[in-house]
Amino acid sequence: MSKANVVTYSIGELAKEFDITTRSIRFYEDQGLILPTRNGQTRIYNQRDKVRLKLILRGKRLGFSLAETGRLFELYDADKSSATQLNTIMDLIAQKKNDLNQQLEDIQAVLVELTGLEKNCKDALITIEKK
Amino acid sequence: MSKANVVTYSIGELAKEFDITTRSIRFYEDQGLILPTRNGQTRIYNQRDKVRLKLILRGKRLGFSLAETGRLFELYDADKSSATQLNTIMDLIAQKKNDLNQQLEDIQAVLVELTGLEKNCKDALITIEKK
DNA sequence: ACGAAAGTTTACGTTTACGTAAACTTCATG
DNA sequence: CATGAAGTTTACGTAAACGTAAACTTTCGT
Repeated sequence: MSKANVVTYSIGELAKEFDITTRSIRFYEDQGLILPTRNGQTRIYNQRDKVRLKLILRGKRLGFSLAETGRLFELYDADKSSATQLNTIMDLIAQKKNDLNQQLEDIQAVLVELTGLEKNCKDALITIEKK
Repeated sequence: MSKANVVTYSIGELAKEFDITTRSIRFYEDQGLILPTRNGQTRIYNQRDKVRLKLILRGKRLGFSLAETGRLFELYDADKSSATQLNTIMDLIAQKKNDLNQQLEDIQAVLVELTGLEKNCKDALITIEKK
């Protein structure tokens, strides 16, 4: 009785929870990012599918394309028995980490600028109100 | 003679420097993000235009749409004489900062995961090589 | 049992951010 | 002065990520 009482979700539940449309969820499946099982026609999502959805949405917030996110999934699922495979994977990871560090810098730069502009506005507001 | 010797660029120069096509640069102008002056037909870009281009590309790396980047430009250029205007701007800035902080978190999370996966691979590689 | 709600497939429409091509004009230069 | 490089406009094409709609089937609450 180890697999008893497995948590599952309907497409509607997930759509509501993540505030996306069912259309999107089916589309992600179409692109091979999620692989729900079926109960007849109806899609059934498990915990893993839900986590993947979460990751997909996080990827989107970071500007990843679905294909990119898919490639990340492949990295996780990849066969870790071949040394050359492992090296390829590690190269890809290093590349991704580079990109992300660049993004970190970019974001921090924009944050600094926005904070500057914010202060700028604050000062202007104070000056106006003094009159 | 204060404006003598102003630095300018041709569309080709900028394209080469930023490694984008001239098509893209013209498109950004079409969307109102850059406003080069003209020498007859020919576009002439100054320092400000170049900075904007840089900002556009940074925005793209962050997943900003051109429209979004355009709105940020407007914030910078906006009239800072009206108090209500200033408050509106500051709200927008606060919103953007929120988004960016969310992105920061997202990136850091992914970086942590990738680093974990990386270690994972490293270990697997060592295990393989031991044999 | 039956109507509303939720799910399914199929397919065409839409937006964003350019690519690509055609058909000129302008300018430097061998 | 012709020719090739760089620039210009206009316009149609394209990929990604869904939206929207039609036309059905399945499921659930009363």
